[in-house]
Formats: sequence, structure tokens, C-alpha cells
Amino acid sequence: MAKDPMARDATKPQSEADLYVLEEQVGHLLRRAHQRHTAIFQEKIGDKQLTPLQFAALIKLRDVDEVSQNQLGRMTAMDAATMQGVIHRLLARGLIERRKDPADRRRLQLSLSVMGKNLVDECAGTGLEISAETLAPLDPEDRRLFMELLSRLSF
Amino acid sequence: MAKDPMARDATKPQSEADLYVLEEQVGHLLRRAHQRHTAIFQEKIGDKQLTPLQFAALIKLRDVDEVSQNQLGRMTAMDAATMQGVIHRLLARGLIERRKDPADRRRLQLSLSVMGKNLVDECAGTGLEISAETLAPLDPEDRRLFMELLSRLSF
DNA sequence: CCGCCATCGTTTGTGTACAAACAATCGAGT
DNA sequence: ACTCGATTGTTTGTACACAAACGATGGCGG
Repeated sequence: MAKDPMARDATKPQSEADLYVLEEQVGHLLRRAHQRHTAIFQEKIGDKQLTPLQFAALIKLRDVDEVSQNQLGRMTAMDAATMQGVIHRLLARGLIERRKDPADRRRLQLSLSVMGKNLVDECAGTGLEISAETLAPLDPEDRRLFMELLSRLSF
Repeated sequence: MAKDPMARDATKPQSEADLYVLEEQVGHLLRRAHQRHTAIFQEKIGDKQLTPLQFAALIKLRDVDEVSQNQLGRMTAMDAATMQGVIHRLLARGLIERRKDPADRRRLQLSLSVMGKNLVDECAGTGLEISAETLAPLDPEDRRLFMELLSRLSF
């Protein structure tokens, strides 16, 4: 049905356009791998409300104890607008606390609540399992290698 | 500031919770790599309106010529609800056409318009450049290897 | 001291992503 | 012929993702 009936099936493709195969593009594969990971996350994480980004924010807050919204956003690779939603949902569930920084009146300092701390302690182990299952199709040596290469594409 | 001041800095971590480092988790790296890819896409694609998913849909439509929405969704890894939005935006721009399938009255058959065909031909080359730039941090041998491993995590 | 610029948080608008429920239609099996 | 289950497209609701614009504050150089 192509304009030139010979084009699509020719041994030599007529133009570079025919070389673009969706399934062979990094972007498409990255998207699908990410989809698969979030599916695994949703399935295995105990807390049904908890999303990957919310969990990332909680983990980072555990590590650093106290930061502003924008700082936390940079640490977890979320922009300020996305942060807004994540923060509000975590606040609504009482997993984090927010208070004004007396030293800089623009800032809102974030920290884990006791409930938040407990949730992180409960879920961190599961988090490791989720990562393991995501990498399960690869044997141990390939997992290490894949993580190495993926890191270089993530800056 | 942890409950036990010795805990975080101890040579042996007290619990598996401390082993969860965000930057070392596949999910986080996949998300960041995907973010980086879409940034490259937006920067290099000529058509500012065109998104990665819309482009994927157009490419697949070029390959198969005519399919229903759900079929196209499966080919491009989008669920029916997501498809809805993508289809409507492409229809609004006149890049695709939609008509009822007389053989199955549930179905809406999709196909590229002339404008859509032209756009695909123009952009396919750029698409390859985008994929190349996404993989640019790796040397050619590692690129091949990475794609191999990534494919196995994408099903 | 003061203007300028960067940063902080916020809102709006567009575009994925998916669960869940829905009516219409098809198809297979009885 | 008829029921039942699966499939098709649709809507609603929630949650990322980011651009763009905004007011408020802070810091710095002149």
C-alpha cells in the first residue's frame, strides 16, 4: 500500500526512514523497562498508596534528615512542580512534616515524621527486592554490567 | 540525628534499611535515563508539538498501514486510556485518519494521512539521531551490549 | 544603600500512565 | 438461537513530568 510497491520490501531500503524500527530504539525500550519496573513496584510494595516517587522522597529524607523542597527535588530528580504534588500527598498522609526556615523565609524545611520513619524502615527491604526482581532476567554478572552502563546514561 | 547516634555511621549497617541507596536502584536510574532521553527528543525533534509517544504511534502506523486503536496501543505499549489522548491529538493535527470498520462495528481503524506520512518521512532520520545521542556516553561496543541487556528488561 | 539577579515555592496548562467501571459488540459453545 | 465471556472504545480519577509564568525573598556588586 506504500506509494511505491517495491519500497518496503526491497532488499535495500529506499530511505533512512525505513531504518527506524520502534522496537530497536533506546527511548522505547527505556520507557517499557520503566513501565515494567513500576508494575513490579506496585505489586510488591506493601503500602498500596505509596508510589515510586513518594518512596524515593522518603528515602532521601531519611538520608539527609532535613532539606527544602527544591533541594529534595534535585536529590530525587523531580522538578519543583512535580515536587508540589508529591509533598502534598505525603503531608496529607502525615508521613512528612514541613516548617518554615527562620534563617531563610523563602524555604520550607521538610523532615520525616515518626510514621514516615517507620514506613521507610518497613519498606526499605522490600525496595531492595523490587530492584532485584526488576533485574531478575539478567544473570548476576550482567546485572552489574547493566547498572554500570545505565548509570552513564542517567546523569 | 538518628534514634541511635551510632547507627548511620557504623561500619556495619544496623539493618537492611540502610542498604537502600536511591542512586543505586534500577528504577531510579531507569527513570532518570528516560527523562534524559525525552529531553534529547524534545530538543532535537523538529516539530515542537510532537512527543515521543505520538511519534511512536505514527511510526507504527507507517509500518502496519491500518489497525484499530487497541491494536496500535499494544504495538506501542500504551493502554487504551492513554491511547485516547494520543489519538485525539494526532487527529486534531490531521496527522492520522479514523474510520469505522464495516466488518466489526466496535472497531475504529486508524491510518496515516498524507500529512502524517510526510512528517514520518521527515522525522525518521532525526529519530535515529536522537537514539544515537541518547547512547552517546557509551562507546559502540557498550551500546550494543546495553541494548541487548535493556531488551531483556523490557518485555 | 540599592538595583539586579538568583533562588524559593506556587499555579496553570499540556501530556503521559494506569486502574476501574461502562455500553456496545463480537464469538464461541451449547 | 442464546447465553456468556471476551474485546472495543470511552470516561473518570489519581499520579507523574515539565514548561512557563508569578510573587516573595535573599545575596551580591556597585
